[in-house]
Amino acid sequence: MARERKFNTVELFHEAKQLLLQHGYDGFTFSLLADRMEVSRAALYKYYDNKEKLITDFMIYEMEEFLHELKEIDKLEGFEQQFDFLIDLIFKKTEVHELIRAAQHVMTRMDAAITNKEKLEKLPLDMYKFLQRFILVGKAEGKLKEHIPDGLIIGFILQTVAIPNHFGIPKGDWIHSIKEVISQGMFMNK
Amino acid sequence: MARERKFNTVELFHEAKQLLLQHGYDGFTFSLLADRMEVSRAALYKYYDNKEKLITDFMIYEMEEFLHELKEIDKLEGFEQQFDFLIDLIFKKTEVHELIRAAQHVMTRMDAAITNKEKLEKLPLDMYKFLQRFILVGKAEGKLKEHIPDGLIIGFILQTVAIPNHFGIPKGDWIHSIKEVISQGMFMNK
DNA sequence: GTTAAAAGTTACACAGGTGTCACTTATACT
DNA sequence: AGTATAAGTGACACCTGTGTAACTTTTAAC
Repeated sequence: MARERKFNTVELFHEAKQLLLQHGYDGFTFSLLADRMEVSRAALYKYYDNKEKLITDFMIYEMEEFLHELKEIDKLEGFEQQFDFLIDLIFKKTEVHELIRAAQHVMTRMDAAITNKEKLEKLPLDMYKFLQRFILVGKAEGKLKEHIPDGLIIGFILQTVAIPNHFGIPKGDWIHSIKEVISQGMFMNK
Repeated sequence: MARERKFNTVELFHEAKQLLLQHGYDGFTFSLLADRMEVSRAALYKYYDNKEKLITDFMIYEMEEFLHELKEIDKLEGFEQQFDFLIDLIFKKTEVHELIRAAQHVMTRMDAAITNKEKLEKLPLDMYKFLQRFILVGKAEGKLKEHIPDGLIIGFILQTVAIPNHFGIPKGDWIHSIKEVISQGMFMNK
């Protein structure tokens, strides 16, 4: 009985992602998004009460997708394979981590009453918990050093994507070197 | 012949730093800063044409101070000592790196005509060049792996400060573990 | 005490984003 | 063809930050 929609959620999130990565949270506006979607600004308010709701909905969508892909790790046997898979996945989904970082920042100035707050707080924790199982396997198999805190191991791995490749080293070499440094360090063995 | 000033540059930069770290670039406003300084907003415009000028001036000031402290590294003998000094300095000046990251972001949407653009572009490069000498020493002494790109080594070290310590591991332990992972890796030696 | 000059203030116009509401338009079902 | 219903629009009032300009205040030097 209703008129045909001019856009769907997937398209909307796709454009929102571009804009967020380009302009950041504050630079992101409904006008900008509406222009991209070739739709009036007011139309967006039909679906999202405000910018916060739209962006948090989008972030949850992105993180859930990432978590879903991450769970494929269980299909692999042995720690080394899982380690490789994890690093590759992280580099395949570079933006997600920028978004997660941004999310943490958004949280701080977010109303406690906001619907999405709980979900948005829960997702990174889910990810951490899930990765902790992977760390556990690594330590149990005697592959990872027992005395390095789990939080640091996870943080270290996730953080590597953010290292700026100023000198434009080819992606393959770059990731390969990162894997070596994380696993064996940058010092020569004596 | 003139009236006494109500504030000086050092105070101003001190408050600006707080506000920047708390609210980020976009959240930072002249009103906020003026309130903190207990001075009218317009007074700030007497000294800085606009927000961009004020913030870039501040960033340059911070980075120059950091670079100055960094140069103390030359007074130390041997690679290991320099390595320790560097990590400790970075953790002593955590905020500077947040600022440098922010600076990169500011650059992207900055008018090419802005006075400070050149300086702000040059400083991180100076830092990289300076650190590259340190890497060179490490490689020459046979302490650092030759085949790991310099850019990655520097990036790795600088990036570690940004690893979120979600589980609140004591700072001393945290830094100690980071030094171990960077130098020897997180894998067990076979 | 007059005056020059910089410090500081108040008040303004402007720009851009926000959220809302009354309105129009398209479409599927009867 | 008529109509209910959701989709979409244009226009509005509001708020907040920006930058400027005309003004007042303080102070040191003459």
